[in-house]
Amino acid sequence: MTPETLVATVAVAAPLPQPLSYLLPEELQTQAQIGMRVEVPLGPRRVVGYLLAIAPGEAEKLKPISRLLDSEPLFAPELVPFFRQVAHYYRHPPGEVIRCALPAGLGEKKGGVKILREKVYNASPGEEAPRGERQRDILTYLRQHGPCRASDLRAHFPHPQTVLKRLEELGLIRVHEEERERDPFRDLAIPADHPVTPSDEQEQALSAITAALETGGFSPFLLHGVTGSGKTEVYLRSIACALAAGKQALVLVPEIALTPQLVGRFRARFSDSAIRIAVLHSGLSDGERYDAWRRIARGEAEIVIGARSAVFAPLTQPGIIVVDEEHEASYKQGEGFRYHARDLALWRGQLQKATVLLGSATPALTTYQRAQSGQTGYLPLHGRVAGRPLPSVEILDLRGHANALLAAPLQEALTATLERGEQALLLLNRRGYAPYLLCSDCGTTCHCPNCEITLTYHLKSRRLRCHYCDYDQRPPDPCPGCGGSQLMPYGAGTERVEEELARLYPEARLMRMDRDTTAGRGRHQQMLDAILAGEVDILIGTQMIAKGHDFPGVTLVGVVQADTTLNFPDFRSSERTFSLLTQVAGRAGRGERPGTVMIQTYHPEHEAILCAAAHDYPRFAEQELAARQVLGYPPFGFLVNLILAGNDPRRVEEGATRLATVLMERSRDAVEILGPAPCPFARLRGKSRMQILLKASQRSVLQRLLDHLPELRRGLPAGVALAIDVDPLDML
DNA sequence: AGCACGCCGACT
DNA sequence: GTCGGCGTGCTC
Repeated sequence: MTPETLVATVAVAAPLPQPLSYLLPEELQTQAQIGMRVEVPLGPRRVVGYLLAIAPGEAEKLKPISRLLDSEPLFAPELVPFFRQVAHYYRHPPGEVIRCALPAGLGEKKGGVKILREKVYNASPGEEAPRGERQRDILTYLRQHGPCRASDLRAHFPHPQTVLKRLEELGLIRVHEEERERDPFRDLAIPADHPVTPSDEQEQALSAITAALETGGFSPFLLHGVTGSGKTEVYLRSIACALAAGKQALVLVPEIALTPQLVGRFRARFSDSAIRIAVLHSGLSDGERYDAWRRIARGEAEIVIGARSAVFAPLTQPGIIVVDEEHEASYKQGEGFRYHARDLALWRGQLQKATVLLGSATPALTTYQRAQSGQTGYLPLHGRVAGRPLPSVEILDLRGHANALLAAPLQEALTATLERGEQALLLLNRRGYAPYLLCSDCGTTCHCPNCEITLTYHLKSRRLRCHYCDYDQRPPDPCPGCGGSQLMPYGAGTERVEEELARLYPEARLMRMDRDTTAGRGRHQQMLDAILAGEVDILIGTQMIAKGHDFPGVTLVGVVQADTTLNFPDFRSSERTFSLLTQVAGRAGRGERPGTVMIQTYHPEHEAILCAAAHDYPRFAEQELAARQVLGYPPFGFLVNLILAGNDPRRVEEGATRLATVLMERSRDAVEILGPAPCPFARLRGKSRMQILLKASQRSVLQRLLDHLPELRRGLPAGVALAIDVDPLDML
């Protein structure tokens, strides 16, 4: 008998809707394993593919696999059905799905891993002083601090390269290169572990979770507790329980760079046992991430902590999957393969029979609804630890105040806070100086040529920038509309608030924290450290200051403009506003002293603002869910957004109209088809964009309609691309 | 996504 | 007469 013919199912890294079949040549049969990368012929070229299955079969007309690219699998066979299900649900090519899931940098066949090196500067012995002021400053700094990396010096001195070069020529400093540290947590001292005695509510939550872990099936829980209610302690104890049963743990966090404290607590709790923690984060180099991935795949890590894409981490037996801050929008990938890591965590838990623990102070309404209906276990934590009271919240109606940037009561509160030597935190969810320039003579505003968005004025750089495509120009002078000189900044961003604070409180130490000031490795952590060390009196920042940090010295929180997130053209704007306000309010009074929150708004009657001010999640949820039910929005209905984009607006519109018509015929009223309409950002990065929103009360109905899409896609005009967003979070 | 196959303008 | 424009269609 001839040796059996083996056929391999391969997901190729190309946008094909289905995996392809290849012949598995005899000489590869002993080596080949599911989960390995392979090189396969595809038309006239050779591409990377992922081995999903090997089975005996008819090999007629099949091309053979060229070669194996791995000596051991990158994922276990158990993950294959997960990948396939996910690819089908999101209507994304399986090869692309797996490419997104695997650590970056594998796709191309580049050779070795680049090792980044960085210069390290050290003062030469001696007391000699150079003549230049900048030279003297840097040298003094180096003498005081010892060896410093280039990035460290750049953080303290603007553009130090030329000065450093001169100092080196003078022989006053020595330079050598070191491999660049890529793990921001590696240097962090492991903090002391403080296992607190669980409160009654924590005990109840834990007994429900441990019971589920013992039973061993899929069981989802929502751990609903305000900031400071001790969710992390529940995570830690639940994980310990899963590990004790010989299983592993997967922990998802919204943004790993913002959570060193959480990682620290995990290290503190598990460092003295034989538990190995792997952290998957964007700060790792391709090589390091690949190594971490392989370690996990080999079963050499018990706990994996990572952001969105870590939901695909190749753990073989996850007993518990924790999704911290499960409501965070960053769990949803906004481009390309638009998956939601929290939803995938639930699926993965289902497939691998794990307990899934979703934690939040302000759960997504979809999650909360599932908990209310009993599909998900509900574990509330009401109180803050140590009985600290929630801050009192005051709503300031901006319509009655002359200074709309900082109304009088907020100014008074800031003064009082500064006098007491305490810290204040101001939130404004808009960076830059002013969101637009407007000519007061002719009404001209400055728009991005690619996106039809007003350009934001940045004071520091004196540039106009588009926050969507990074287009950048000098402010026009004179006004392009009338040739006059009246183009003035309107509206307020964080830079303007900073300027106003400097004017009002010249003695106060200010810090601004937004994407513009935290760019660069380690800047973020340095700023947090400065705040914790009490080196800052007033912190002004965008939403990044609202997330996850514990600032014990902050007793006053001010929201400069609660309306910025409220006016988004999106059914979730209310939910997002409530979440953000609740989160930022939670920053006040986390230390010994009680906190105060002031919310400035033009909508003082808005339910999201009132409920956030009253710390009343259930009331907000009840109102908002009722409104969603009327309109058939999630969780009472399901959405798919179809986005058509192309250079030619007429073709995009024509394609959208035709597509909507055909969808209407195919759906026969089971699916509501809204649009086509221009996307809220009708032009983005030079592309014209239209959307068609599909709405149905059943997921299955929508999915059946989506089955027609490959065929309908072929009918689109040339130059029009169709992107599919299943369960969209926003519709921009 | 690539890459070839396929039918129409300005060049040695 | 060809070289090449990028529209459209397929890749086991």
